Amino acid sequence: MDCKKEETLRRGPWLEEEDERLVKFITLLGERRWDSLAIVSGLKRSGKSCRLRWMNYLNPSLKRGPMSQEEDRVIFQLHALWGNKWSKIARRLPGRTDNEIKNYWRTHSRKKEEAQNCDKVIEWRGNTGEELLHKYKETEITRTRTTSQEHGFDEVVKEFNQRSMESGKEINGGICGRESYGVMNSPYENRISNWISEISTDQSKANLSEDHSSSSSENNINIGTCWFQETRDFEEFSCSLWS
DNA sequence: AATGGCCCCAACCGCCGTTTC
DNA sequence: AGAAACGGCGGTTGGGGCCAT
Repeated sequence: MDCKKEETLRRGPWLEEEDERLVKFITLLGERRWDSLAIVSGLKRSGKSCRLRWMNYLNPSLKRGPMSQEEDRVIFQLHALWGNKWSKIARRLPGRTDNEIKNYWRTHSRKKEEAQNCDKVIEWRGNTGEELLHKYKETEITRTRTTSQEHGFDEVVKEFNQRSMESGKEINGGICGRESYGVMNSPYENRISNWISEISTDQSKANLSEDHSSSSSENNINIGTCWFQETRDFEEFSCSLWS
């Protein structure tokens, strides 16, 4: 049974049409009950996969483009504070996902580590064994102090917000507009954005034309008709899902 | 132009806590 | 109360793209 189900599930990179379909159904049904949403949408993907695709890529509130210096600093400081708590760190960086931060940290920590090691080699060259041991201990003590005590989270946030204010970036209620970072949208992102706005417009039209005496027939909803033809009693089905 | 190595990141996996029935 | 479903999280992997040779 499960094997048969798994056989039919698609894996690997998402196609543009899959993205489009997913965005449409999330706009209609909301970000919940991912397994059901995956079935209703007709996507041959697991609910988990749908959720991940939305959370890490399609969600319009996501920021694109390279990490800013402020973000970089916050990531490293919070990581020193909390360790690999990527989702926790991500909550402090609006528009960034845990996956993105995790990948970023992995890449850049290696580079920073290498750079630091290089510095140490240069600095320690010419010392005796005793001196090296002493220096190492000193370094470790300083590192522990600066990361865990002096850079508590409140300080980090305060500094981050202050710098953001200075640079004219608005961080209000945890949402930063991508335009505030001067990041241009890719054509694909624009398309996703267009899908969402198209659906929203269509949905409000549909709501207006809908008879409130619950005689809502399929014809009253003219959203993405090509998809609904596949699940003819979609509305009834979706209502039963969320009720 | 071909190729090998490296980097980056999207996607998957497995585990675990929470919610629902 | 307990089983099943769901959702979240951190770790890992695979493939595409870039660059040096």
